[in-house]
Amino acid sequence: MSTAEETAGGETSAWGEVTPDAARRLLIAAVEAFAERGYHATTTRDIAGRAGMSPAALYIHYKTKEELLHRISRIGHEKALDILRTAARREGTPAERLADAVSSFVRWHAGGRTTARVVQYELDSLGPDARAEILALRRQCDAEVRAIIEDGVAAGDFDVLDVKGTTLAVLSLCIDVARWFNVDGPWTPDEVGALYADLVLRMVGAK
Amino acid sequence: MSTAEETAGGETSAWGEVTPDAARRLLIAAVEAFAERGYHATTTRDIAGRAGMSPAALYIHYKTKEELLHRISRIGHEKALDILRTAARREGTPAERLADAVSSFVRWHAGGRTTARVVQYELDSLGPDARAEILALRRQCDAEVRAIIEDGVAAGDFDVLDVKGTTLAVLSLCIDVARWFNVDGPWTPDEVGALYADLVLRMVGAK
DNA sequence: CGGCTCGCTAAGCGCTCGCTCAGCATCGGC
DNA sequence: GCCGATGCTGAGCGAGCGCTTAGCGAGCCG
Repeated sequence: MSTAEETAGGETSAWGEVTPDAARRLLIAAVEAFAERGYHATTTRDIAGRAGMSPAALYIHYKTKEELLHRISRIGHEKALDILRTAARREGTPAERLADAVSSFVRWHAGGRTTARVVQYELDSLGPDARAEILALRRQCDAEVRAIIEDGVAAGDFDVLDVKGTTLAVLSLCIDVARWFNVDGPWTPDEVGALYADLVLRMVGAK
Repeated sequence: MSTAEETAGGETSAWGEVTPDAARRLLIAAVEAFAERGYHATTTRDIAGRAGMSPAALYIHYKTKEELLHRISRIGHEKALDILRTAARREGTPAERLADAVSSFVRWHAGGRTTARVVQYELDSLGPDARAEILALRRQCDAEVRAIIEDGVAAGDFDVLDVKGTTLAVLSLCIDVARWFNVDGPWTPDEVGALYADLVLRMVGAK
């Protein structure tokens, strides 16, 4: 748990579904290592060492190093999709729902930067089958955001030239937070979330 | 040259400063390989093979594999800085200069996606000294964009809540193009450049 | 034409990688 | 109190890594 604090920010519970305990410790260690050095630069000895185990212990819970990345990526994308879906389907005007989606999505990328980095930037390290599965989740994320923007356009609340392109730009803006956000920097995740919600409302021409 | 077309898009000449010819071929091969598989997943045998040489030939022109990445990163960042500086210092209103900066910066990231990917996403694979040198170039890129936005605010043309944060978001939006842009996708680099210039003018509340 | 330089190759060194396997400690069921 | 299942370790395998070195052939200079 103590090693998980840095990693998961306020979202340690996100890994609660991973059992048994040793498998969860290995997974959290892998998230930290992948985020710090990248998937290919991380060794199985490093992961096992961070989890306080011998290198061989990893292979009791996971078939390969890639399976670890796959599990991390799927759980992370499901969490991201859940965040967007919750915001998209709540009550409120399209502008309120879009602002909610962006600010909570950004808070997740900033606060859980370690996890988000792995989830968003190590996709190409997966094999073809696993990558295809994850890409399907990404398309669902895209669909949720696009639905809000389309609602806003249909209601006359938004003024958008290219719905598809704008949707992509909004998601792109949020995702890139995981690349540059620094815990020791001048902003809290909440502040970045609020700033970005304002910027996105401007991008869609919210009235 | 034929191998360079895919890589550099319309910017093959960007590597013209690298001599002799064998060193340039190795560097272009490295850009392609790093962009496809990432720095750590690329082997020196792969780079040499793409350049039509034996693995040992690499070490006649470069001391280490990391020196290749360092050279690629420095040349790429200098080119990116040049693009932003040219747009920032031309004649015109702040809105015109910002639109020019964003559209040309985005065109570079989309058209030269292979190069841009390496330049923007493999920074952490450099050692501390090389990374520090590159980060200095990045801060200069940031300063150029911020100067345009500050000009617009001072002139009363822009309406911005947080200049520093908005500058970061604008650059972040442009840089992330290198991650998602697909040459076979629905947009040309010019189209993305135009769309993004419009979105950024909305973000700064251009009148 | 002989000899030197320069760009390159074939071979391989030392190392670390992902992963395996035989064996040991622990513990619940009977 | 014994027994098999479970979770883990220590040792190490084969492969592939970054990089080195000895030597070879082409080209220029005298």
